[in-house]
Amino acid sequence: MNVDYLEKLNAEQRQAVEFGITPGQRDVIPARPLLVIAGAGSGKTNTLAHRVAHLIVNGADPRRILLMTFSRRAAAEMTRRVQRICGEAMGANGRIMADALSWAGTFHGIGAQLLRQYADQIGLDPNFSIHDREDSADLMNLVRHELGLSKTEKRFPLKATCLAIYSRVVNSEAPLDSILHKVFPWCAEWETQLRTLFGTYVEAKQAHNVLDYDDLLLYWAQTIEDRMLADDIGARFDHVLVDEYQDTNRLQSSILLALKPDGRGLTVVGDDAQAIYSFRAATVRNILDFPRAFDPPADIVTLDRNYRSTQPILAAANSVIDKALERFTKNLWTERTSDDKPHLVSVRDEADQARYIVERVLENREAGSTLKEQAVLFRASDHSGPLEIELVRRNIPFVKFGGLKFLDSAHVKDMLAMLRFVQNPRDRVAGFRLMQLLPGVGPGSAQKVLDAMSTHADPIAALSTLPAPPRAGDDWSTFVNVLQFMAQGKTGWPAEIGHARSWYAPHLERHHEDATTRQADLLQLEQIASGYPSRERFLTELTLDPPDATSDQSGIPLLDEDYLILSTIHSSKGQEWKSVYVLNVVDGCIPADLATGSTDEIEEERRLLYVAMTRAKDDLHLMVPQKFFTGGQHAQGDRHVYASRTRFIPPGILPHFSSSAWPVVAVGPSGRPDAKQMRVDVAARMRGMWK
DNA sequence: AGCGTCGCGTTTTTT
DNA sequence: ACGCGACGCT
Repeated sequence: MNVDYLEKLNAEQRQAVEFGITPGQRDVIPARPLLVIAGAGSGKTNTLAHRVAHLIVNGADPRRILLMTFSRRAAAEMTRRVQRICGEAMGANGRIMADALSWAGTFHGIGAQLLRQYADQIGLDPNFSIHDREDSADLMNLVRHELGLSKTEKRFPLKATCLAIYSRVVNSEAPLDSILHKVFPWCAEWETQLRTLFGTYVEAKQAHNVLDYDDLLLYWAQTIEDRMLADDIGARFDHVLVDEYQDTNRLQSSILLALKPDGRGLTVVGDDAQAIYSFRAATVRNILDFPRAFDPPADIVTLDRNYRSTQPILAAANSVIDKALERFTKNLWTERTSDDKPHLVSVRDEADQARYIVERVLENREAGSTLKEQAVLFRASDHSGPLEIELVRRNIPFVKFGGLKFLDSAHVKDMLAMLRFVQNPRDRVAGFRLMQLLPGVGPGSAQKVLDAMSTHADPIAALSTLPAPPRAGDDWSTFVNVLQFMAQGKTGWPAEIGHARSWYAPHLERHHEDATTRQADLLQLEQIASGYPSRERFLTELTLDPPDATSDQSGIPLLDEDYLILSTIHSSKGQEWKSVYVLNVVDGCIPADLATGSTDEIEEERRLLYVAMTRAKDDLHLMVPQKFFTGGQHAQGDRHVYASRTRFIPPGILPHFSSSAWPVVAVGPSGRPDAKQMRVDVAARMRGMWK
């Protein structure tokens, strides 16, 4: 056995990797739980991957290891590394062992997998479909209408808000009224109606045989409240490891503790300074209270040596997080010296901000670093608008993470609804959406058909015997034929998508001006689909792991292409780049205007800035535009605010930054500013004359 | 019942 | 810019 891989770790990492594992003793389950506090860039992923590999090398059965991460991407990365390490240590055998690491994924993904297996035992139809947020909101809306809540005197909360409240209650395991008062005070007056709405929503989901994201956790949690099932599921896994524990919520920690009540074989990893998901009901209490949830309490290993950033970048990041009101992790340190402090760049407006970044990016590329080694981070996905324009103009390819997704576009959702409806004809949201694509079919007749269908054991077969909507004409029988053809599975997967697409084509033409570009998206979807073994797998995996990037070209660019990364700070978690630019480091943006209600919210915004700063390896630029458009809402009329540097960088910590203004005003021979540099927005002034 | 048009209001971040 | 509901016409 070759355990050289341990030599590359530092003392603390090694302690975390070897905890509870005695060399020479095969397949031992560590008796005590372990908490690893791992600061940004401290080799957290690597350490966790090594621990998993070390378990396998020491005889643990990989099929009995449960590894839960924050995203599917993180799970894939972790699995890849475990395979590499096992391969090094055990040769081909190691790779085979690591391949058997089948329980690696997100809480939601693992939940879905388990629920399909245990469906029969908990009275669930294993063919259930999973609704993404949009679908869930649509169902919420349907119920909202049914209950007459759409025509109240004063406006009732919108579907998305209703769903957000519901989700928050479920995930935080808190009562509705306290969530309303703390998080959604402007909806508090609707408590009674909301309670009714949520009750009906739950009944609807069950009648339609669908689960939403929250249900994947909730059903799992409920399942293991049964002692027998809990023991059964718990006994499947000898080792349970959880990454990014600071961003889990109450419901997730309940699941974890029910799974391993005594903490045997349990490892969690996280960093309270990087908790940024409280809007999803994540609570930093999970990580803080973890040690004392067990008797004797869990051991703690702290990783505070940073291998990512230069010392000046860390010093600046530490100075930002030092001002946090409450904090448990120590400051990070590094041996990577540099004379280059992070840049705090003051620019006139967002257009200049974009120009500055493009110039630096191109400069870096000239100097030999690729576009992929550079990233632009921002608070909200629409903040990158002006930059995207500049990038397209200068012909710089980019890929954007976060924000609007491929799957959110109407035509893609239509196609998916078709597949979903065939898979699960009780999925009313899918059916409702589909039928209304046909001319002459609106909400009324769609409802009627769906009602009639729901009384039949085989709803799709029954369609040909049911009365057609009065004004649908031939389109109706075509629709029914395609549905039945697909449901009988004669064409098989993935060929059936072709059928669905040719059925859909004329409707696409009718509904959208830009049908040609949308057709291209559908071909892309077909491409993606052909990579999955079955319709069911395709639908499940796509909802649980939507392609999270969009680019200026349609579709995701080829892997060998070079492109700049644009990402929300949230989506940048766990990643690193050589150069990082952070947009709009101004009050009103970080912290966001909407997030300054409570100190907790403000503290989270501070951590958000900290996360953004600690993504950078060599080179960090924080952009401070003087004028910042409060875009989106009041897009027409150029309403803007005169912004000031974020409150998280008060004067006291300015020495950690190198401050500058851009563009540098060139001084002509007369000693007066060069006229060319005096850019006056004449157009804005002319418009201003009439305001 | 379906569908087009008008006017109003809009709490980021995501599995 | 968009989603949503109201309203009025076919």
